[in-house]
Amino acid sequence: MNLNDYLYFVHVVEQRGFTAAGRFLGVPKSRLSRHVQQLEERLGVRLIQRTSRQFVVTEIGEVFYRHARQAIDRVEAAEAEVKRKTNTLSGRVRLSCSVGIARFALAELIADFLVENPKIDVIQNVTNQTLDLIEAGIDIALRGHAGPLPDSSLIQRRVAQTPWYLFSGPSYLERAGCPTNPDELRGHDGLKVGWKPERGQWSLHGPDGTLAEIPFHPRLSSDDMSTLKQAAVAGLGIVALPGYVCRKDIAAGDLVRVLPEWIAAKAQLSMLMPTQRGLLPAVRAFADHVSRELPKFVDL
Amino acid sequence: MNLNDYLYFVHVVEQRGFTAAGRFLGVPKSRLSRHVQQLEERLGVRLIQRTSRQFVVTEIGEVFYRHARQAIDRVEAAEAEVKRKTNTLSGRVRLSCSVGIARFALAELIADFLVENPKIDVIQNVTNQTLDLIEAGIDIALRGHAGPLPDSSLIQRRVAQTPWYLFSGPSYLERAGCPTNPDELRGHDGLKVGWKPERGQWSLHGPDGTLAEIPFHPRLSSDDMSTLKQAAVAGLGIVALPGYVCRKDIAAGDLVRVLPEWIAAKAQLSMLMPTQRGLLPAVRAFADHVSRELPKFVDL
DNA sequence: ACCTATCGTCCCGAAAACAGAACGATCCAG
DNA sequence: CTGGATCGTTCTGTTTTCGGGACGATAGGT
Repeated sequence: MNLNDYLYFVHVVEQRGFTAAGRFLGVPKSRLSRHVQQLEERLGVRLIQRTSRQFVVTEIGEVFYRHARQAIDRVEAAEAEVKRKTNTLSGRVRLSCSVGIARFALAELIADFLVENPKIDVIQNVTNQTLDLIEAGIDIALRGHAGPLPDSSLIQRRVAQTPWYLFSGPSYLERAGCPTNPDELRGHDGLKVGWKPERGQWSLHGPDGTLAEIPFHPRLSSDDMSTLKQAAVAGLGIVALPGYVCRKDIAAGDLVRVLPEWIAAKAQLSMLMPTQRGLLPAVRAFADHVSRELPKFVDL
Repeated sequence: MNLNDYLYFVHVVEQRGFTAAGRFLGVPKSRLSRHVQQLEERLGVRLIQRTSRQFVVTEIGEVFYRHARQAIDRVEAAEAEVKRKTNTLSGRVRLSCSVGIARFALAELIADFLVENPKIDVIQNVTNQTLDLIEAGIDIALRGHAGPLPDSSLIQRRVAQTPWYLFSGPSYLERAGCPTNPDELRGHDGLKVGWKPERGQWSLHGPDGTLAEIPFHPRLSSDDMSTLKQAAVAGLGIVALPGYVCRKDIAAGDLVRVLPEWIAAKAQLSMLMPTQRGLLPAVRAFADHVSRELPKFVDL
């Protein structure tokens, strides 16, 4: 079954001739002739009674034409629908990210995007687990990570550097003393990211490339950065967190940096997408928006 | 625009995979892969999110699928409609013939055919003019002729020999005398086929191949054989007519043959059809019926 | 009656689509 | 953890389709 026969037949009938249809479609008439011939041969029936000077659609040809025209109508509707959806900046963007990114980096940014693009809706899935983008139908995922990402079949775009720093509430430092070098961190109370029951350790990168590893006792372990931050504000100890998480608290004076010359981790934020080819404009617009705007929100 | 992409895409979606669709359609999966790829490329959008282990139709892919499925439905409806019409002995047969043939050769034959084929309708166009079969949408034309037919683009099938004979009403022969050889025809009153104002002439073929040409004065010229025959029955003269036209009158004794050994013209009846390939079964059935039955009606 | 314009079809070297195997990725069983 | 099974894609030689011109037929103008 060759469906192109339908397209050509319909236009040959409508233009009342092979030459006219060829001009209309921009294809050589020999192609039209061949396709109509093999359509007739396959159906075993004459659809157009034609000589070089006559052109009459047979009775059964008329019947077939009406069906074929409807089929072509549907095809054209399908094309138009896709074109409409891909040309206009509208549709849904499905987004996945962690709790911390959602709360401290993305929230305002998403609001801006929605204002700028009134016809685009955003569906956000917030989870700290890494999930299968394709299976879950996710258009864009934002993930923080220290090393390189393993996932190979996805498009990766690095969005921003998100270094981790040591933070503490002012009250804690007043009580326990403010360290001025890594060694003085020993014995301090710590708050640890991650729920696994392992001992804590700070790996600090110094200004001149030195690395200092300081073990600490975790008073609180949680994979919710917000909870850890709140504990730090309450003066319960020292915590290593991405800078952007604590930006507002630093500005408000609720937190202060401990050992400001030292970096607790060199991490980054990456954007993951299933494919880059055939990406809907809405998704592309959101990705561009994130790439452009997000770095502004992750500086301390 | 390649419509085959639609067919393949629809089945890939419905079978949830290229391999399954390939099995279903009986085509190699490489073909399906290529077609879906170029469909996506042409539309500029990803329709199926797929890896070797995953198969998820995108949102826009779903939309496109619904349209595409409807298009394929129409195509399948068109195929089924044609198949139904070509497999069953039904439909319309458009027939063209002369007045004489309609009245003296076909009438009974058409009735038989309609009884035998209850689902076939016959549309008869009776005219003594030769018309354009294709332009008029005629399926079958029956024409009497003496020489070869000129029309080249039509299928010709010789159906029967229809020799012309000389006839006269018994009353005329009693009054004017019955000729026993062509020479004795001279001076007899004649009735002439054709309305052109030309002098009449009988061209008689003898039993041993001799040819005798006898001029006559046409008391009546008409292109309606029925009128001429009636005039002959009324004893107005001698007329040359196809044998089948006078069959019943001979049997009834209303006419008698003049010079029974001599033939007034060697004519034949031919069937003309626009094409033989892609002929509807109904038309083919009628053609066969005519070929089989008509010779029985043209013998004297 | 001839000439020209135009029609659909046919022909043939060029180009595209094809089939089938190989491939890399992935999942599952043991 | 490993070997086999299965998925979609890619590669390569072969088959099919294509494009443009030639061709025969025909209608209308001259």
